[in-house]
Amino acid sequence: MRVTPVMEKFILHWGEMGSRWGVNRSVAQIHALLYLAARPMPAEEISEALAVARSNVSNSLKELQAYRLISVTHVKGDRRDHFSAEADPWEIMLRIAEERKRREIDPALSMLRDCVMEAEEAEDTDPAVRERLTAMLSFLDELTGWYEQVRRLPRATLVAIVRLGGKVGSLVRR
Amino acid sequence: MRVTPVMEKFILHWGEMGSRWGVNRSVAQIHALLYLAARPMPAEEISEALAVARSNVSNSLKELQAYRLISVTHVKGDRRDHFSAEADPWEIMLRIAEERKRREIDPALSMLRDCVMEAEEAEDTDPAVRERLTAMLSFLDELTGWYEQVRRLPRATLVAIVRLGGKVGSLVRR
DNA sequence: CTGTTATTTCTGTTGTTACAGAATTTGGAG
DNA sequence: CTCCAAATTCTGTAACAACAGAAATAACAG
Repeated sequence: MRVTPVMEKFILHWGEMGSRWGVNRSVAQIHALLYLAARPMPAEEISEALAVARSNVSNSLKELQAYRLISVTHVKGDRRDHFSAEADPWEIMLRIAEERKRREIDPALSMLRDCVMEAEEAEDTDPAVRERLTAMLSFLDELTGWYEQVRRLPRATLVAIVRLGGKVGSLVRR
Repeated sequence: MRVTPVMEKFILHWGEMGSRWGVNRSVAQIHALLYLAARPMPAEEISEALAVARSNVSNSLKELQAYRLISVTHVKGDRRDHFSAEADPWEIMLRIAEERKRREIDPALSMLRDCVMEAEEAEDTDPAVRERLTAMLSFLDELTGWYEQVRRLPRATLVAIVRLGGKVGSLVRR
């Protein structure tokens, strides 16, 4: 796969973004490459295209599979695994959201529940502390509840909502 | 400020979360402390409470101010700056979103626009590449457009929408 | 079973970022 | 202007994560 200057620009920036969002650079770069390539690529080829170690590619591919952003395919008469990326940006976003929720929001919620409980038990707890812990818990609870429902809506509905923009406001107010 | 075990638990976890989201640990910890404390604290006291270097606190406070998550107040007869955190979780989330959009999404959008332009000019560009770049650009464009409108809705409307959950789907379909 | 190629795991190195402590600057009081 | 406390900036260090390359394992053909 020949990496053209435009592709390189996109791949490098995507990698940069990744590291600002807590995903490591190689993972994000490989994702970008596969997204653009739009055809299954074997690990070796990815390694060459981006000039990163083969082992690094292997680990990164595993991470991308954990996010369900890429899938493995096979080519007849070729023993190698070929990897291709999810093409739909909506799907990409939702899958990332799903995995991050699982890894970060869920643990945060359970931590908050613990904190609120412990704060109620410990009588010397400052009421302000208790109140703020509870406020944060309710907020996150509410938000994840919303997310759980919205993510299941059909794609077309999701698109329609986004297209509506701020006008949902007036709809809701009725 | 006495940091009780519950507070410590919250602060440490918040710091941990921060680092997974591309915010450094001290910044997130200080934010957590100020959020819980619910009263203005001078930098020195923060430094003691969390056992981090005074200089570190200074830098972190600046970062938190950039996010507009904390504000400076003054106490009569006290030269020191006192810092207090935004209390409303909604506001906290929106301000973080705002700043991250500015720092990361906006540059990504402008990069994508460049890429799409360049891809159109360069005739040897693979059509698949061109198509995927465009798809990603449209998606992000649409999403930020939606965000720009939604963030301006009155808080009550926002809360109402979240409470509705998946039911917005049926509203929209009409 | 054996040899070959693909893939993963392991290990040491490198590079980056967070951070403490020192040095400097700011700013207000007297 | 001088002094002193507060705040910031600077600099070297330490901790950590990313990564390359080597070693090991797995998958398969013949």
